[in-house]
Amino acid sequence: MIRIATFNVNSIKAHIVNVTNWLKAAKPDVVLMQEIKTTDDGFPRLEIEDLGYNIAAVGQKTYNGVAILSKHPLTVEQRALPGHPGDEQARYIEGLIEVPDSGKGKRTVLRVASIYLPNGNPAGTEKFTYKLAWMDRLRDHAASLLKLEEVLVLGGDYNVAPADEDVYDPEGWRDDALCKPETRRAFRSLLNLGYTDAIRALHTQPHLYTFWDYQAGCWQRDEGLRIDHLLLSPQAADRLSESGVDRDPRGKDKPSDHTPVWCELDI
DNA sequence: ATGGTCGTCCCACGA
Repeated sequence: MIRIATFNVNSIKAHIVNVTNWLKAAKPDVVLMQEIKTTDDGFPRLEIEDLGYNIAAVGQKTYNGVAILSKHPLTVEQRALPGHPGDEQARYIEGLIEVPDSGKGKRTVLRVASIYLPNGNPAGTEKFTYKLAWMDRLRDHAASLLKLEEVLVLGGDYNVAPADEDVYDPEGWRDDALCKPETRRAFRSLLNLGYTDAIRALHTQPHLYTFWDYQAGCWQRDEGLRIDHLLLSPQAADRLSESGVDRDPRGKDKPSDHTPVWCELDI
């Protein structure tokens, strides 16, 4: 069994204590991290390596930045989403992980990507155009990855609330870039390639939020959105045993505004 | 309540 989590940490430097406390409690084998908001020189590498993780990161000063943590050997396959040379925004990293089989010493290869999809607000500006173009590129790349027929997890902050049941106030958020029909259609077309949403595969209840704005007591009132997702290839979905949203980190002191989503695969 | 909160970095901007 291998446990994989995605977590938008909203600055790894500002929230390192919260993150390491969560790593110690949840013990994920693989973490797909977003919004590290630093380059390599500022990344608190030792604190995380001390907990037994290998680290691969694509950083950026002030904004964005993604990373993969893995307790098993990790090699980097992509440091950017293909299709836009010269794009400076650090929003994609993809790696291969060698997972030792619980049985006869056989090894399974797991491919993962950490995705920080553009927010896109305000809708109707070049920011929204960039978001939709980025989603087009992601779909193209996700389609080509499926041909490899690997155990594959595309996890991250998608900045997409797939349906009204994923939003505390669907009417109020209707025109937001996270909820616009074009955004939801692009997300569905990604799923329709053959990916499985690890939460929705096992849970039917609405309001499984992963993000709560810092403002206006949103956390206390459970006014959130489900925008962090783990998308599984068929080979990964066949191995899915459990999934969930870990609300604990969001309730601690100095939290990120997101909380981790996790799944377990029988490998 | 012509705002409410964060992180980054020093001035607003992004979320």
